[in-house]
Amino acid sequence: MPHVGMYVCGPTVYGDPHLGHARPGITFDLVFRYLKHLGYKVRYVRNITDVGHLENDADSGEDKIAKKARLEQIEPMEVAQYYIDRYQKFMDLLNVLRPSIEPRASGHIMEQIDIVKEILDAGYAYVSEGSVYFDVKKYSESNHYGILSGRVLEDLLATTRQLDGQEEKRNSVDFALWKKASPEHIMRWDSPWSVGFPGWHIECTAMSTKYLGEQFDIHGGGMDLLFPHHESEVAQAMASHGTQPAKYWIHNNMITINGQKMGKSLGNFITLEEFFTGNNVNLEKAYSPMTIRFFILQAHYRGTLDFSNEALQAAEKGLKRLLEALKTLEKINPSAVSSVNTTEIENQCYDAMNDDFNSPMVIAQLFDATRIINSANDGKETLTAEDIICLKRIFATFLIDILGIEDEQSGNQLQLINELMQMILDVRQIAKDNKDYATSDKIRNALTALNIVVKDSKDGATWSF
RNA sequence: GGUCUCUUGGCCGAGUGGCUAGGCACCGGUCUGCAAAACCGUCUACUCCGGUUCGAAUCCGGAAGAGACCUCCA
Repeated sequence: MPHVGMYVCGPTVYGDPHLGHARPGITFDLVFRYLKHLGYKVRYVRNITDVGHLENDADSGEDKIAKKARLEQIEPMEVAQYYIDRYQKFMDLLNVLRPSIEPRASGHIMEQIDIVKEILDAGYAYVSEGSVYFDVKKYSESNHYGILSGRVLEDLLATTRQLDGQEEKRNSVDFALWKKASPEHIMRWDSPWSVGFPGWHIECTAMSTKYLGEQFDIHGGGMDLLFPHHESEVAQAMASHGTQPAKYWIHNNMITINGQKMGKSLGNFITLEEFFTGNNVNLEKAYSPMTIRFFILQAHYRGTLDFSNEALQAAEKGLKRLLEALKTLEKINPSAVSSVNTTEIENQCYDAMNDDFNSPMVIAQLFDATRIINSANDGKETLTAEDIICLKRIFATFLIDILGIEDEQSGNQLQLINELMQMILDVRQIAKDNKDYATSDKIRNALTALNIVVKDSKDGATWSF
């Protein structure tokens, strides 16, 4: 069985996961699921950054997690663990499969120090005041720093901002491989150069190399990580072992709100918990995890995706329609002749996935299948037994397995609710039989207030919510 | 300021030279005591100006607008 190694930059665990985190989570879950479906054995590594990110100048280079910890008077690892748990909880709710390995940066300090040593030995880094910096200018003499993001060194040197602490560096573009800890910095480790902490970019080089080797198949992450993070990973890999780290880079685009990137720094993000509870001024209502998942998959991962209540509600209704069709399919009796071409739909689904994981195209095919199913249920199309098997296979494979959609109404409570509802509807039917519409309407209105929809038909009433 | 990207119908969003996705909303129909829901159908767009071509949303040039990165960020 062919193997695939995939490394994706995971979250920095100093805040609650927001909609922005859902996108790479779901995007690379789609890749993971599809590659597995095709028969690849995938080792999917998604790191957790629990050390090393520097704050901006206002925080004097203090580690984000350490800062939060001092404010809250608890251990930094306690903060990290709290947000790791939160992250995993919400990814689970979004039906994002757990990666094969979820390494933490704090657990790989030795590996990071080793790579820094290698880069120093190769002559592409220098020690300054107990910190180690990557020498971008030296590296650029024999390599292209900017190969991934399309940058040119001269431009970078001309445009990089001047920040505090730059005087330790030979050039403003040089980035830290190891940082000496200031006295108040409580996350610290011993190293040959100082008691300190690793730079941001080195953790991914260390952990991807450890678990996937010097070169692996796919490296993923958000588009905002392209520069400088991934560019620097390339440089670190080239400087330490002379190879490009990844054969393919996949970057998911951003989610925007009012046309602007939804992000921590802009303060315009909505957390996943807020989506699920509806507890945010920008939300008209709560949205379920599957609505969020479907909303994200309805756009191609490379494009920006604009958040709005209208778009979320459109996704919610559309998804409901697909799931209803799946139930309708169970009720359809096969015909001798077929009036539709279901294998064509199946082929189109594979074509779409093979064309750079084009999930919106897959979804469009599923809606075509839905129209066929509903028409067949209406007697306007005919399906053979083979057609029905094929349609079931399409939904099971693409909607459930690959897009990772699950029917949220299939909980334990549902059985009880069903029985209660049946009783209520029986009572209402009696009232209707007696032409007591005041009573039947009272029941229906009360249910409507609970967001339960009653559907009257010739064969009696059904309900849904 | 530098580098890059984008601009599709009321909204969201595929599509990269001809065969004019899809969803939501609207509207029409079926169903119904009424209504809602559900289902079916309809609605034919590609920022603007030039150019290439038999033919352009799609390629080339220009303009306008928006965004991303250059600093932590998914």
